[in-house]
Amino acid sequence: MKSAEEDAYCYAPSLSFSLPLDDPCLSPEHHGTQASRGRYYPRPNGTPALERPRIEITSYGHFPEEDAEDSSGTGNTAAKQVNSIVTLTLPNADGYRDPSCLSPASSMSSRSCHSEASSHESGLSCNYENSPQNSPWQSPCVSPKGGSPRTSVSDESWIGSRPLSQPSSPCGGKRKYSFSETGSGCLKYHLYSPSHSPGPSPRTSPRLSVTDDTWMANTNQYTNSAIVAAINALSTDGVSDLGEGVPLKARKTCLEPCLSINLKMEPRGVELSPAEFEDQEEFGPSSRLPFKKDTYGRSFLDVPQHAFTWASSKPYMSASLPALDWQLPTRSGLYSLQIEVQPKSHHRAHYETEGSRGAVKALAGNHPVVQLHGYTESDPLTLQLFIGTADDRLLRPHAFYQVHRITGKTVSTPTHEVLHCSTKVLEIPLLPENNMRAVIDCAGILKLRNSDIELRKGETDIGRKNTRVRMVFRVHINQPNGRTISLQVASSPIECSQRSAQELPLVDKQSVESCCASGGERMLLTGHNFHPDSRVVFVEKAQDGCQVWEKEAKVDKAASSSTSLLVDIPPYHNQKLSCPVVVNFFVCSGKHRRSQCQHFTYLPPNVLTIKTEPHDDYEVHRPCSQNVSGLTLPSNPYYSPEVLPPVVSVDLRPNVSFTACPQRLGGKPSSFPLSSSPSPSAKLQDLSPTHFPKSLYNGSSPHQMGPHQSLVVQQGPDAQSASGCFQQSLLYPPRIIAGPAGLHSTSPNITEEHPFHSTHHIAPSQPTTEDTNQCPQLPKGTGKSSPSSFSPDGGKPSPAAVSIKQEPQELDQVYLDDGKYRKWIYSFM
DNA sequence: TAACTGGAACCAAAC
DNA sequence: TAGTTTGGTTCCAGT
Repeated sequence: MKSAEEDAYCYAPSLSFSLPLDDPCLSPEHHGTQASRGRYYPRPNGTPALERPRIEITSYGHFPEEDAEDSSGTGNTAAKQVNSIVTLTLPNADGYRDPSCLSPASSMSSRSCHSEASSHESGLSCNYENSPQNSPWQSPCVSPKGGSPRTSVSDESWIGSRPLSQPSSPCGGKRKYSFSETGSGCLKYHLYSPSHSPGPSPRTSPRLSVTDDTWMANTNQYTNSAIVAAINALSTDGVSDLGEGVPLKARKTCLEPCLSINLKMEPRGVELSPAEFEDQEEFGPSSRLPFKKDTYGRSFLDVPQHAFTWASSKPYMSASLPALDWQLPTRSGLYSLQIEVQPKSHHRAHYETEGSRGAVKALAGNHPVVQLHGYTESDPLTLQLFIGTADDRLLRPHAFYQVHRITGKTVSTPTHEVLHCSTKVLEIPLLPENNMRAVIDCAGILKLRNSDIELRKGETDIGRKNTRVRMVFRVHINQPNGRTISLQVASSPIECSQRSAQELPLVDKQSVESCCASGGERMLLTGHNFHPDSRVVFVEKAQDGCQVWEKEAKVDKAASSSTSLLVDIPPYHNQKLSCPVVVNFFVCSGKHRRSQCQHFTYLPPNVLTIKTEPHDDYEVHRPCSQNVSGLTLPSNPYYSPEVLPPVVSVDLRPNVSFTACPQRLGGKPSSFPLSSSPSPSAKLQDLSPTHFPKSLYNGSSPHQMGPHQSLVVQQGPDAQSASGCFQQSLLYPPRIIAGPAGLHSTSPNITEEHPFHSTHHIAPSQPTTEDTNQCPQLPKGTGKSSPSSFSPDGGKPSPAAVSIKQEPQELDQVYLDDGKYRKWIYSFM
């Protein structure tokens, strides 16, 4: 017998909503979690809830295939079996923030417009069902059937439509900007703004800014976000139980309507008008044109020279996908998305005024390879690729870089290029005959001019020195029950600047991640741009960012080269450590050329640490998508924070279950029952030893953790004020309070596969005495355990208390200081 | 010929 | 404020 919760997952809700629109400019403090403050969730502070827009979610027990275009929501729903109707009260209008009210200190202030767009897009992309008819944006902000405004916008015109300057190349550059171009690059996109003209305005960028005039549209977007989150609660195989929380994406960060634009249409391609498209659908699959009608944007065209036809992919539509700045897990259940071959650490991006600089390559001269493991179906899937950030913040689309589709004889991989909000997304087939493996020889990187992006309304990121990116891969796996599992993996960072790539030393690997405080071990650094006079400097910073310790490591020049440095690890200044301390080190070549900071952990005697920090920040920025000390997350990539139980129980034995925590912003801790039981669907099935990072177990079996250790993460006591998971983490650093039976953390983030991502930004609100006195300089993340650190008795940790150490740090400092990473160390005391 | 690649000139911002 | 440094952008030339 299915539980009510399970039932909820299987329902495809249709939504209708209304909004009071009397207060377009909203106070920032309401931004965020209030999305979850529906009628079911009174404000924690007791503030009486005002009249709020409501979402009525009608769940149906089946998924009508082809009534997607019933955007009015009034179509044939009457004929459907209505299982339940839930009314969700949206946050009051003041829960929404007009861009004019943006606060630089807000969680989104540092986000790029891309991010905003993508966040916004989440409001348009979270119908998590196969059936597009359930798309939330069918409602108010979406044109009725057949009336979806589609505008032809070329790739170039999109670029050109960016708000400001056009290329001023004396010779006009190699690319021309034509706002009206609709030639072969003719694009179609959906405008969700009801006020938008379907025709492309010369200055109408897909990255539209919100003004008072456009607030209505944004209100709808916001509503979409809320709806989306609600749908997530119903449609993912996550924990979404309306009884536990209203799944609302409580953060509105997009300033413009989300657009899904298909780019780079092939010459032979066929475009359908929305009506035509629907007509096609009405004739059923057999009538479908050989493009992936039901995929991203629903009107992609296949690359002609390849046998693969996009129509063969399992259907999903862009509108049903999570926003690009959503943090998704790398694995879920049996599925695991992995980068088999990482891209090179350097790839010079090309400007629009330049010709392509080719595809991103791997170190050996080949190309990156991505593979989906655990997928045994015969249906092809679509791998999505976009360019993401590589800094210390949440992984999100990079504002200054876009993926560039490479075509030509040398490219073996067929691709689609689509525009998801303002972010180009490359779609690559994952074919069972290729073992769900894709060679990424089709993706270059385009650099957008800083001035163009920075001057864009709402943009807060700066481009200068913001030249590192990651390739972000996503795959969406439809389940037989109608759910979709989405996985994401990000590559190692790629330096895209010519100058930096040529000049700055870069550390690719370090042979040793930690050692005892006395130092003395030798560490081999491999990378690039090392010089004979390169120095390796270990530094430690205090909580206020002030450097409190610096020690230059001795470099064995005889054993070093331009790509490697052999150094003696200097002793830590305090030989009486009681807990691991993570410091930074960097390679310094010359006066100003420093590498990114790397992390190194000094260990006290007899302290067992668990890896919490990957080598490079790219893993750090696999937000909520990676391993948490080797623990995999449940197959709930679309958890909405509000509906996720804060309690995660992790049994470190293989094949144990475990529930996830919110991965999205906007979590509402108060709505989390502290001891809610995990959803059956949230069970983690695979925790086999191979899924534990070697640094955690150092090749040993996870059983070394003990036969039955568990990790329980509990919600912080009063994190309501935080605007989401992310901000919650700022307020409530995780604390693991564990006994022999397991680990216990007060942070919900630990429940994520990659919890440290957000915890990196934590400011300690509840420092323990130990934290403050014993370890004022809490570990900064890396914390890759050395073998010796794991267990003094042969790998079996003593059943002692486990604590997570964390360094208090100002958020903005975290943002501003390169090389800052999350600061978690699990130590077995 | 087009795509790709490496280098460098030029310029502006930052220092 | 002027000089220097640094980094972004554009252009050129070779493969």
